[in-house]
Amino acid sequence: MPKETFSNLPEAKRRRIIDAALDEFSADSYGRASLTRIARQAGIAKGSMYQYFEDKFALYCYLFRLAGERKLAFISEAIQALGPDPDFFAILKAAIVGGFRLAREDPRLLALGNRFVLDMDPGWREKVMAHLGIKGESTIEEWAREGVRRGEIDPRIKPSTAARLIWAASESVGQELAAGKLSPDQAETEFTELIDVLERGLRPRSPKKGEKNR
Amino acid sequence: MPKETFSNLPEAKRRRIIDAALDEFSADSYGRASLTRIARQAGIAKGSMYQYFEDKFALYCYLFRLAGERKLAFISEAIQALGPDPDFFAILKAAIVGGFRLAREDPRLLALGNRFVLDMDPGWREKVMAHLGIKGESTIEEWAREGVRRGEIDPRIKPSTAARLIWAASESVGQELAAGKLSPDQAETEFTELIDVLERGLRPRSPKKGEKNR
Amino acid sequence: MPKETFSNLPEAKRRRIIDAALDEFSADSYGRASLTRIARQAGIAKGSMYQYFEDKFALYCYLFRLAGERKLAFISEAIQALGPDPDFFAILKAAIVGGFRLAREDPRLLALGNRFVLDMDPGWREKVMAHLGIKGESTIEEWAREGVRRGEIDPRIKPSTAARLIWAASESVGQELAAGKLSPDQAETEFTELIDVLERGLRPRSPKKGEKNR
Amino acid sequence: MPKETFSNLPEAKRRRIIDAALDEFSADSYGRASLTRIARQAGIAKGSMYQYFEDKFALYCYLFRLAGERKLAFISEAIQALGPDPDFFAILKAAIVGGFRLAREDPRLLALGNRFVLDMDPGWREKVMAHLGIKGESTIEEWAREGVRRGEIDPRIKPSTAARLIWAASESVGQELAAGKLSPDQAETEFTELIDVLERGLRPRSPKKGEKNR
DNA sequence: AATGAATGAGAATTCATTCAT
DNA sequence: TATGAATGAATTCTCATTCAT
Repeated sequence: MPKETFSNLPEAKRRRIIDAALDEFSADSYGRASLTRIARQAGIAKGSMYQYFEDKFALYCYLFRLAGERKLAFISEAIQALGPDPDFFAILKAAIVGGFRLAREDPRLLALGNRFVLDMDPGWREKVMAHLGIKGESTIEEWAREGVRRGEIDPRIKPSTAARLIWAASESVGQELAAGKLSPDQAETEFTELIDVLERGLRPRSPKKGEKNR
Repeated sequence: MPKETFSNLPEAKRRRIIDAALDEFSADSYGRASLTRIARQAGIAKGSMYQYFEDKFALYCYLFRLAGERKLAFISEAIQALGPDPDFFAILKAAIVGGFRLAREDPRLLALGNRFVLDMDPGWREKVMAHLGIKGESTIEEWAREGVRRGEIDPRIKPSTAARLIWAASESVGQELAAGKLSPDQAETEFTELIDVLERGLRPRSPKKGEKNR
Repeated sequence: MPKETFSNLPEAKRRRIIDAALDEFSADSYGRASLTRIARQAGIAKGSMYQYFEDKFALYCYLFRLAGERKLAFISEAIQALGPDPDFFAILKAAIVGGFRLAREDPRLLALGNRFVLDMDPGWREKVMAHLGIKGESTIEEWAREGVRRGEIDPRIKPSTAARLIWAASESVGQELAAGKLSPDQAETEFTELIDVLERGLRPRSPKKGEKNR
Repeated sequence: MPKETFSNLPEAKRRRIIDAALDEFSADSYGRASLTRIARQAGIAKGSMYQYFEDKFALYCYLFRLAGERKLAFISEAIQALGPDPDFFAILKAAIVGGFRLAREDPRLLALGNRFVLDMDPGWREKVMAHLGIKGESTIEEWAREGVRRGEIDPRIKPSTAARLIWAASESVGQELAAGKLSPDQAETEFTELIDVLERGLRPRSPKKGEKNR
């Protein structure tokens, strides 16, 4: 999404721009974020921004993808760290709680993601998602499908239902984390409690001797 | 919240204004909604808006309260229709699914409420909430506390945890309903599936003969 | 300047209007004073103002004349109270200090007069003055001419010069009185000191035997 | 006070803007002066004004300081031209009459200063004065104190009284000069007559042998 | 490639005045 | 005569974007 010129920029300058933009976009809604302020804070000419990015929107998308990539990195790392053949709920906890750790690296990245859900034109949201090929709930749904197959989730529950619940729970805590109402540690605890309840709801009932469901 | 002038307006005109404002505020964030556009669409002079409402904020509050009242009406009705002494989960389903019915009357009313939850200007939400004296998640938490007392919810689960889960699930479906991605019927079905899982997770395990939980 | 309708108004209502208008015009510049606010505070319909006065300007003129008349009354009274055949400086002190007493009756009247000098379009000022046939410096000039004739003022000094000095001194103190920086008593003291110096400057030098000035 | 952009402007354009602004601010009160009008008259885009100045207030301050600096230059020059060790009244005449010469350069500069003295929004004057670090009457008072010390002013007269009289006289003539009712030459003559009278009032009575004052 | 000045549309809001009832 | 709703022009200020250098 950035133009080639941006890639050719000296690292330091590129960093300054990203930093300034992160500050601005994470602090205020997309609509109220101001390119003027970003340029000023980054110490470059306002006009130069248009040398690097098509327009405000393109800059935003770039940051958003950046945030996504970092988050994904955290999540992947957390999942890698699991033992072999982890069960569905273990993956989940690892992934989401791992994602929360992004807040420790740079809260603005998390905030950016949350702002996105929040104040983007409903239409734009999809435009961006499409534009970036982003996952989210759907990944969880895949995991859930796998979980059912392995007997870790009650087969009568649709994977999409499981995914929605988990996603919603994660968003709920994530919002408060990004808003600073919860510390990363608190968020982790909070989410664990949620997932425990969900686990009770999603796991098949003890398949003890010859039990028939329903 | 509106000035007296607004109440004295001929029904048709008032309707036009409310309609235009709903269109604007439900389609876009508060920040980007434009009084100018609203006035134009309603076919009245820009200045007249200020005869009816103190300012942009007052207009927004009026609509928001409107939406809240209608939603509450639906919810109340749904709860009234329950038999005597309904259990926690019955109340929940009734209330939330009842609330979804607002979308049948006017999807924009629902959308307005959802936008609100989304808009997260620091302190802004509180400002509106305060201005209107409104509840939300906290009501569910009270219900949950009562549910625990009655033995309908596992006592080891914090009411706030239960409330958060339910609220998150409801928001998740509500968002899609408001966005028109789900029909009211689909939303109802969808939410029922979610709540069923949650119920399994929240209810105490059958306290039948000498069973031990976990 | 007011329309007939205004004169026909019940005393109480008329009073309310004058009061509200005085509040507004004395508190803020003519430009920023708002008919809307005046009408609201007086408890009458905004449109009614136009039944009583041609427009904002006419209302202002009416108040201004009112203030002038009250001030004149104080001045006249003060002059009447002088013994017979008073000397020029006695008249002056009486008149101006008398004028200051207006502040005791209603500071807003004094403030109105001062605002007038202050923020009226240069052009308007004369328009109003003409419109009302007002005196001021010119009256003092007449007194000064008389003072010269009687030998109370050095004949080499032009009456206009004397008048300008006195007027300027009076305005200087009057401004601060109206602004509330000086109490009526302080203003009186302050002005007395000024006039004493002026007296020394204006009176003929002691006409002792055969003296030649300069 | 202006932004850098303004300084970088081609002289001609800068001149056009200053000119337009001077016209506007010298002709009308700060409140009624309109940036829109200024921009239009200067032939630049409305938005450009904000490239040059923070806001309306900053523009005003800039002009005001300009006027002040020019005036000070004239005054200084006039004072320099005095012989060594000039007496109080010589300084005064030089200073004030010197200040009047500003009107020859640009009457609007003088008018601007006078408008300022007139505008009396509560606290507004202080705001500007503070913003610019400016003196005024107080300088004269200092001179007067010095004059007393040197025996050029009757010690029974308070310096503040002397200052007020002189300031008032100067303002009186200055106003008419700025309004164009007096030519610079007339103003000079006029003020000289005033100051002569004041001198007679302020100077100690000839301290010749055994004389008794009053 | 970089600059930064210029632009003009658009935002919220205010207000004197008119006019139909 | 009294009302008060309606109007529209005016206000200050912001911003993304363009363009000449």
